[in-house]
Amino acid sequence: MPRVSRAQTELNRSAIEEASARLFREQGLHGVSVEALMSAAGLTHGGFYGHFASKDEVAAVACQSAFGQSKAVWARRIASASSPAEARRQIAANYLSARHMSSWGQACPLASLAVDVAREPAGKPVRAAFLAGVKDLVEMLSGLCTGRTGRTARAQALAQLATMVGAVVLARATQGAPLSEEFLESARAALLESGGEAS
Amino acid sequence: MPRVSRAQTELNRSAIEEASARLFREQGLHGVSVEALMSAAGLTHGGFYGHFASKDEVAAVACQSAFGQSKAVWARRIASASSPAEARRQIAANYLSARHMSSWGQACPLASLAVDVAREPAGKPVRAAFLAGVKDLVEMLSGLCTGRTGRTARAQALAQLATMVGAVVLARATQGAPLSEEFLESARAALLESGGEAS
DNA sequence: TTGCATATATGATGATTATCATCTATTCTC
DNA sequence: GAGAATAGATGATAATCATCATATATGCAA
Repeated sequence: MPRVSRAQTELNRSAIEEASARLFREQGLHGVSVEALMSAAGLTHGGFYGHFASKDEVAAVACQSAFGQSKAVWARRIASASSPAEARRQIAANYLSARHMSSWGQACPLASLAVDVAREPAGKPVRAAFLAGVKDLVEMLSGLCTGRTGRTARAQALAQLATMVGAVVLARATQGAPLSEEFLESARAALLESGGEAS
Repeated sequence: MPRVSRAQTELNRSAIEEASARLFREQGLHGVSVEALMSAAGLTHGGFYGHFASKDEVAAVACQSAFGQSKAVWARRIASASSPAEARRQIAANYLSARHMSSWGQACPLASLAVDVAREPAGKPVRAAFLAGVKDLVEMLSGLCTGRTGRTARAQALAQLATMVGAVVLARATQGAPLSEEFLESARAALLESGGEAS
């Protein structure tokens, strides 16, 4: 079987990257084996180390890739919205939707990976990738905030992000119970109704 | 060595329970081995199955125990506060403190275990334990909320909980960067200043 | 077309894991 | 105090894991 064309090699690497970005979000950084990553990419486990130096490295790449997807989604919403305030509302509404909550593999890495990343020791490459991703999303959201209630736009964005992430995390942990949808609904109420400037 | 007095057996079980409640929060449900639990409790791995039927079962017990600790802390704050609003402020201020954020093992299980629990399949006992714990904390917090901004007290409590959990989770994931403290600070601003009724 | 470089597959390694069986010494019960 | 029940230690099991060494067959350069 082996030796594949240059183009195919590149495709294979992308497939590993995409599978990792999905599986790590779904099952956690320690819930997926190298074997599982490769098999999800349609390959056998041995070739892995031709593409990445370690599991830690692919975790960082996958994290970056996941943030890239989220940033693209946000950018599309911002571009198509009629105003910054409207874009902010649409981002929040989507984030707090049942669909986003239950779609782990494509969802925001903040809600899927933050706790896993937080448990990783300081030097691990995935931490740097995660930090860069958070910063980008914070920047994007800050640009949409007005800071009406006496807070800065950035502080408002950070608090809104916290509310969104917390609501999704709690809704997922209680999925199956009515409480799950209540978390999403209450966060929507806090962020979308009543002016939208709250937290 | 073996055979230990009844009283000591009970102490041993408690020690396993306490070690589990701490270690699962620190390292995640899949980050701790039975061997590690037992050794943290000062025992060897073999005796484990005399106390618990499975690792899943001890996870549920540990979860319950962790929520018990948190409920006790909240109850103490409520009892000593001068008013419900003041109790709510104190709970939020403590939750969003750097100390609580960086103390995994004693901290609120919502911020430590929610994502791990959410990834567990529906039938696992730890999910039921977690759900019961969330409900209790939601009840406690709802009783302190006023629902001023047109929302119900319960909705206000749910949104506040989401903000607190999200802020701690994000602060932990970015620990070491200035952004970490910014998350806590912004959430404090949203929940404590500006009237406190926000989200 | 020839031959080499190399991407992937196969397989091995040693570590770690959850769980269980058995052994033993001591504590309870009578 | 004697015997039985049992808590916990020792050790085994089979599974899973990350990582690496080697084999192989094919793409690519000449």
